[in-house]
Amino acid sequence: MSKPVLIAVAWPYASAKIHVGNITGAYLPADILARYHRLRGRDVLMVSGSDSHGTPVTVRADEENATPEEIYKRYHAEFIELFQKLGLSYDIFTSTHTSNHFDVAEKLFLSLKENGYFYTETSRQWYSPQQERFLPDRYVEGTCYFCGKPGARSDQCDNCGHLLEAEKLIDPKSKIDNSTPELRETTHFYLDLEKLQDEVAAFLREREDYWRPNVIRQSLGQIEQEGLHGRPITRDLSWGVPVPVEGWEEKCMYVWFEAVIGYLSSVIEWAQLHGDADAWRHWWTNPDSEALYCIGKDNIPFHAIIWPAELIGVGDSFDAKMGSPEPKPLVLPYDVPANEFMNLEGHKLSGSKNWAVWGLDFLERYDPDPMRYYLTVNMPENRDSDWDWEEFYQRNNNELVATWGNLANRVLSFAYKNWEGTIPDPGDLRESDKALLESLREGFGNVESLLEGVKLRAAIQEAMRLAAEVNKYLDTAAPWFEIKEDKTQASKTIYTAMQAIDWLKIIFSPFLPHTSQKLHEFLGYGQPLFGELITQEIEDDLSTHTVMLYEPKGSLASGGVDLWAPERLTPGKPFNQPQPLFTKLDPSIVDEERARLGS
RNA sequence: GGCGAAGUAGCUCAAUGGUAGAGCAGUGGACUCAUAAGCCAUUGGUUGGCGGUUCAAAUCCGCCCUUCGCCA
Repeated sequence: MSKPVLIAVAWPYASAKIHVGNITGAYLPADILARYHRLRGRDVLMVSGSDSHGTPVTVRADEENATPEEIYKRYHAEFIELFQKLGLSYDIFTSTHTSNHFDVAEKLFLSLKENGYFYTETSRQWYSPQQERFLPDRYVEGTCYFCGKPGARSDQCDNCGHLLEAEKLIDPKSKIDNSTPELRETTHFYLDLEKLQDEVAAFLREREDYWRPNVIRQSLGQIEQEGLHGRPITRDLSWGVPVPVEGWEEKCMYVWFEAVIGYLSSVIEWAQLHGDADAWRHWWTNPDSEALYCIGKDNIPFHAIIWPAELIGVGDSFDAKMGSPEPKPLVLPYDVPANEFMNLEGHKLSGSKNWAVWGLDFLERYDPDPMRYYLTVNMPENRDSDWDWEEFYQRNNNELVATWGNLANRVLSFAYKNWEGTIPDPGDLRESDKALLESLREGFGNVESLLEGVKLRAAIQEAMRLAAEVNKYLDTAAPWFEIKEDKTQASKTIYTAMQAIDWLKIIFSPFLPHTSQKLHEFLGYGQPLFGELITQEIEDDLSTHTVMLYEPKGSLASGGVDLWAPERLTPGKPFNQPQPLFTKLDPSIVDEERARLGS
């Protein structure tokens, strides 16, 4: 077995559409890393799913007079459609609303409880006597006790920005039926983070030298400055995972506690679906396993502090509950390469103001790889970045089409025309040919170390630089002159250039899988580079749900072989008539797209 | 208010004590295999501001300004 790599991806809330900010923040970097590690022959598992529970889903359900389950399923289906079209190769994309997840969440909850990391506390919260239920903060509105404005939510006033203590709100009303709620006492479980603080701090310090500064400084800074405090992990809600304690059946686990458990439950579900129920341990209890968590910066505290704290607190108890005779602790995150946010045309993204580029809407008009390219070169790795339609248009035409697409097309067209569709036999290569191939060999190493360091922007720029180098080589060698005087010289040049684009195809493939596959086929290869994404309906005790699965069978990147290497192109082999890899965009799209915003 | 991240060429970003660089845009040129793409050359910077440490500062220190996030 090869090195296990777990790519754990943020779970989208099943109550909102996915936009480019979500994609570039977490889902796309995860896919690039997953595909890269697959090419290296590693045992990659990229997992995520819909975060199906929680208040945002119930709020939307109430607004639309639907059940939470209907809401979650609608968004879940849209997520899967988008991910398939964009080529986000989740080994499993499932949901938190499955009996497997309920079971895993219960075991994890009970492990922490038995290990003594919970305590209970009683507080007063708004209760609706009419509806006979407690109301989440965002269901209660009233007058702000700071600025006197009505319409403030009970947890925060949008007018003056103050965070509010719910029970001080003046003249509170339920948003559902405008009735007056009353304060009632309620008891909840709390995760005792103070008890886990020293171990979490030690966990962070071990990773201090290679984590991104924004992630490590913020997390360690919080512990060193303020310390950790207990947080409630249950709520008075009916839509979620019920608390597995006698007398607590009416309450659910708080989503921030429960959703992250999906990283574990999804691997267990994957293992069951692949007929080897114990296989989850390869990623979760194996000390060699490397777990990367791809998330946006809004999620940093949950993944750098709280989830590690849950895992530390669980220890080997979870594995024991799963029936292991020699229980082992769960693997802690190796890295949490959180991205910052992406803005749009200089302003913050906003779903309600339609200030967003929606994933599925974009793919109605454009191909997936141009989006992947622009989102990678512009990924908010170190600071917030900006989606600008003018820049998207420029980069598509000047970089993707002009540098890389045109290179592939000019080489293959010339070769196809002059060598009747077979790869020319170069005989002995000249020094200049060897020099080009040597610098591409170095390129594999350069892109490799950038990808291993999760520097995706720099990695794709290096790939582009290599493409430009091949363009330079072609202009210097000028095969269109050579062929008029001595075709054997031209065959050396064209063979070398074809060899170069065959390698660039591999280097670009984690970033631009669709067009790399196209080029792969033009070059006459039969076996595809990567596997495909399929869906399956699963029925369990709780409900039915759709899972999206990555099926690697039959693809090159599935045999445990390291493909990240310069393989020799076979002279004399037939190849196919090429077509342009990318489409040049008309400048009018800039104004058209800008006109769609904010309406 | 506390903490964190960021401020470098028109734009996007490199460069963590040793002559400030790249890509795009701009300008000039030779070529034509290619989606008029590609190639060569070239213009462009008081590194947000002020002060300090140092033989030497974009880089280290202090204060201030601006943007973003987390927490209170």
